[in-house]
Amino acid sequence: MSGKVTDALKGKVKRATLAEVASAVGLAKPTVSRALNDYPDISDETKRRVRETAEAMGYVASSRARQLQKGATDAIGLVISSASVGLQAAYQSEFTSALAAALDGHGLDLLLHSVADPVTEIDTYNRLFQQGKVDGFVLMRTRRDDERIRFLTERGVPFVTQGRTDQSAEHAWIDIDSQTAFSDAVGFLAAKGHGRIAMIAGDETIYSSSLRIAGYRQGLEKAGIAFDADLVLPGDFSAASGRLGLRRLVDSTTDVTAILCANDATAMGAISQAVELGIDVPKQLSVMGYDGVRMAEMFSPPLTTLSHSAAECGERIASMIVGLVGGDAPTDHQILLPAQIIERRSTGMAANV
Amino acid sequence: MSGKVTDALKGKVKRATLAEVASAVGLAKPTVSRALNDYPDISDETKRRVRETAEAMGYVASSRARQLQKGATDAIGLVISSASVGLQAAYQSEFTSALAAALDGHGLDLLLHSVADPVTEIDTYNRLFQQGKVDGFVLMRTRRDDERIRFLTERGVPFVTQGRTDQSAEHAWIDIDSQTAFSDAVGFLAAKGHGRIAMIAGDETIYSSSLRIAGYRQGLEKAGIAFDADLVLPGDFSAASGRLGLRRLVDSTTDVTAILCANDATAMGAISQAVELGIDVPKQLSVMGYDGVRMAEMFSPPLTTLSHSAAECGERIASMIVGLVGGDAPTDHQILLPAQIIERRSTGMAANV
DNA sequence: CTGTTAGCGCTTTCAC
DNA sequence: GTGAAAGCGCTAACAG
Repeated sequence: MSGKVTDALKGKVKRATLAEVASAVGLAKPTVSRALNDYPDISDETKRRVRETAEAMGYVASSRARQLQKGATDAIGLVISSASVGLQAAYQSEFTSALAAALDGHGLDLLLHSVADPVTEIDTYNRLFQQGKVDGFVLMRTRRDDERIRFLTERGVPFVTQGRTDQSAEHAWIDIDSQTAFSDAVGFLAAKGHGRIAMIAGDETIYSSSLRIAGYRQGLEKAGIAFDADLVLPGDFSAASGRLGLRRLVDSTTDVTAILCANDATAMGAISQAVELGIDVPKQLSVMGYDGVRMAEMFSPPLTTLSHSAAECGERIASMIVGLVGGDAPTDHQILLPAQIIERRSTGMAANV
Repeated sequence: MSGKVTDALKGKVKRATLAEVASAVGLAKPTVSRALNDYPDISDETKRRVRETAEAMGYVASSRARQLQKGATDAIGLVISSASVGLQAAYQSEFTSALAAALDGHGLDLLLHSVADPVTEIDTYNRLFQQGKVDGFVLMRTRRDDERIRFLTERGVPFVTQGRTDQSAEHAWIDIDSQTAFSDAVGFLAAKGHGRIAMIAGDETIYSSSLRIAGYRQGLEKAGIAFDADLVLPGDFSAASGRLGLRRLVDSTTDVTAILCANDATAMGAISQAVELGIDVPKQLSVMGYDGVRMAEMFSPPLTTLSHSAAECGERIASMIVGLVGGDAPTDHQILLPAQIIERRSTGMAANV
């Protein structure tokens, strides 16, 4: 366990400190500090000299010390639930990368935490913030009535949610207009002659799931198709739930010709199950997803989906959180982004039943 | 942009400090500190009292201050290249989550950084460490001759790589024995009567890609099958490269009946392309992947693959990095883990050609 | 323009 | 067992 310690490695690497640079240039610490931070009240000549020696000494300011002094961390926390890994993994991973990149652009770090037990989740948020490890949070997978939001709001902790909640009026959020998207999707399918359109829903506890269903109903209404509760199957954003949903649909001998899925993973699951049962997609059955993950394009058949940009979402969130940490009112940061239909080959004209 | 500032929110949340707790209990700061950290030289009675009031006051030690004092951050950095997002996204995301969870178990945070331009990559590692934001790193996707490794080693920065390199002898690493795995895979396919087995390789710059090819060759030799360079197609771990590879194979009218892919994404791409070309998998063509990503199970047909556990890998890395930061010699931490064949339905007996 | 003095919140000496 | 003093490396506030 302990191992022989190579002396060269054990000793922490010697990092130059402000004081050392200061004495090297023959100036006082604060002067050097201000020169390095480009304060206007330092002569250009001094700045140049200071920068040169600092550079030469390989000096990099300790963010630990700076943080302590400034009271900020320049890090944002993202807490993911390890329970959800692999389910909506594709989207989550695209989003996380985009977010990390975007935050980086604003000089912020992303602190990633994984929590196994949902019960300790709030605790994690609390600890992370109290310890001063992060200046704020980004929340994913918001629930209709989300405890985390109440908790953070009460304490005045800056945060942005990706997804609305019942308390949306009072916090900063960004969301995709999935309701409109699903309504449009139904219209899109109806225009292809589909009259019996099923939906495999997402995890009930996530608010967005209900919005997607609402959009589905709205789309049916617009298209003049009667809503049939039997055509809405439960799901949880996983591919497995897509497979299961499809089987149920087949078993129940409904004359469904198209299925709208809560996300791409579910759609891929549904398609793979359909194919295994000898159902041709899209000839006999059209399937549509949501999210527009990269993988969807490579699926067979390539998935028709409602796409929105994880990159843009990350970018926006980064700006929002910067604003919030800077003191903006949460209500100044609420954005609804559209999704757009990407037609590929998992959907087609309705088969004549 | 600026927004009206709600006063209640602008002011940073008041956090209790050590000094406050101390004066509340009527003891000195150091005493309270030691009590909270369970030092043996503090009376149980005092500890109890201190803990009670600290709890009551909602006191949580500022890790910023503690870090400054102790010289450590308790955070590990993971730098991902935004260029690779979506390619090997599935595995990367599973691994990242697993790592975050495992580090958490050791009281470490994961600092995720995304770098767009590979040129600035080294710079990012340097800055992160110099600034004192992380105590060490985990590196993914190691290259045969990896500049990052030379850089970090020279400076004595603790790090663990996921994957070997040419310099493996001198650094801490964990890796999957992909060579043996691919050799086994060839044996597995040969046993099913396949005599013409192709391979769609991974990104050449990644060391592991060459090991996978070496395993493939080794397997052929064991099975008594002649190696044919035309059957090794270039790829880059993406589904797209799987599609492309398959098309090339079909065009070149080789009589291939089985394809081994560098990873699951490539395999899924190859299968989807095959299906589109009217090739039945597995009846006419067997396809096998590597990694054992969750999604593979839900694919159609479910993917036969070489599986290894991202969770175990994360867990091991976490222990390793803890050891390294504690002063262990890097060479004490080198682990090779096996992969195992998971037979599903993308492979079958060779068709009679 | 630059230097001096303080202090962020904690932990580690070292006395008592 | 507990307290007093010092300092981690930086920046803000005030002098000069």
